[in-house]
Amino acid sequence: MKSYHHGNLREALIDRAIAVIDQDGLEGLSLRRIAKDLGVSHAAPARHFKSKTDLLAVILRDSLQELTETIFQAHTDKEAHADETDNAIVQLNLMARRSIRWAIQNKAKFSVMINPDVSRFADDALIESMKDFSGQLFSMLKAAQDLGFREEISDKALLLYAIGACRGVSAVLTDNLLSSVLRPEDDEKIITDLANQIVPL
Amino acid sequence: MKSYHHGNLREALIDRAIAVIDQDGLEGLSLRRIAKDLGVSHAAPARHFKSKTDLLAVILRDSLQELTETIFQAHTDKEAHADETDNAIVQLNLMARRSIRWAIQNKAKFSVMINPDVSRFADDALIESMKDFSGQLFSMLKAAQDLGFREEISDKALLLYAIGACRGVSAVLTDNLLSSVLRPEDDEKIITDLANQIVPL
DNA sequence: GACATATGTTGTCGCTGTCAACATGTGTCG
DNA sequence: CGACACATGTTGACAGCGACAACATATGTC
Repeated sequence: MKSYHHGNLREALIDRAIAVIDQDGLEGLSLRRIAKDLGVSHAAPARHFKSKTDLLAVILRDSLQELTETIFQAHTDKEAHADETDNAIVQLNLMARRSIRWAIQNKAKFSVMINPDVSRFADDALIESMKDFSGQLFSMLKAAQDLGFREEISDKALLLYAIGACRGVSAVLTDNLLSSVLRPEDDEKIITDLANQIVPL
Repeated sequence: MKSYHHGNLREALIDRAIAVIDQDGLEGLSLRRIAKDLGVSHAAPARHFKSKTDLLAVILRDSLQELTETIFQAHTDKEAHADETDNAIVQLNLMARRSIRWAIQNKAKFSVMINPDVSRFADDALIESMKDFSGQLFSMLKAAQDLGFREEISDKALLLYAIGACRGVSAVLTDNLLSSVLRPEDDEKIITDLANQIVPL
């Protein structure tokens, strides 16, 4: 017999929502559907998310956090094994690769992050998270500029370019319409090529 | 007294849909709402679009067509006034600028174009349009590569980069969350700066 | 003028998000 | 230990939605 309380409904709802989005897109997601999937009543999600928009905002926030950690992960990972003295430009190149790879491997989360209907209702906490992310990247970009990386452009414009280029390239690689026309054969190869265009070594 | 037939309902529905999306986003769009706005019954749109998805697919197709014409417009426009012998690289730079400017000035259409829930159901006609667009851009890119533009990358990867970078940069400039953190002061200035990063002169 | 077709209307269905009212479990303090 | 506050889940209701079927009216063609 099942207990009256689920025990971990909030996390379960988030996980299930991401799974549904992965399979059927944002349009295919409904609170009632994931509630039924988890065996709870249709109004149970309301105890954890005050609206569907709120659930998506939480997923966006979590995803942004996860992406931030992925991009700025410690240099001890395998990819940056060789050289502890990697300069800012090399690090930026690795960051670009990690971000694109993360988007490809987390299509659902990425699609939530870039969906205007989600970010449209961004609350203060979300904006703060975005500021943190931008701030960290900004520091790295300025360090790289000191080493000659894209010196000719203002630092603010460079931040826009870096975020935009990685985001757009990831979007093209995960978009159904575009990839039905331009299907790359080898993901890791194209990730490297594209990252090298964004952050030339 | 109003006539029984609207006379131009199909176009009116498209225009109204774009206006609603501009104001309230894709989430705020419903067939019943725009039908009511236009003073017709809730089922009238079904005579012109077999589903909501179909309406959005039409808007996507129209927008792609409009963007294509905007980007590949005749060289006789003011922007390219000076030099009829502009080479492929200069033309690409202008094209990048036009695409970003178009996205900023047509936020609703752009948001439909990049929405995965719309392109997910792309039909053959749409894929064909995308192939045309990609083909034209591909030719231009190869001509530019012959002149030394980003020679080191494969032409297919370059096409991905070009589309991705312009798309992403435009998305960042039109996204609510991002632009609440990074608000550029002068649109035309930032467009030029970003285009120059994507297609250096 | 008759008839086919295009276009718009009305009614209905199941699904959705949201809310209110209620039920049950959990933890805390006497 | 027991009473009570609170967190969490249920049931029922409502309006809005996309979609479909049946019907009504306008338009064009012979």
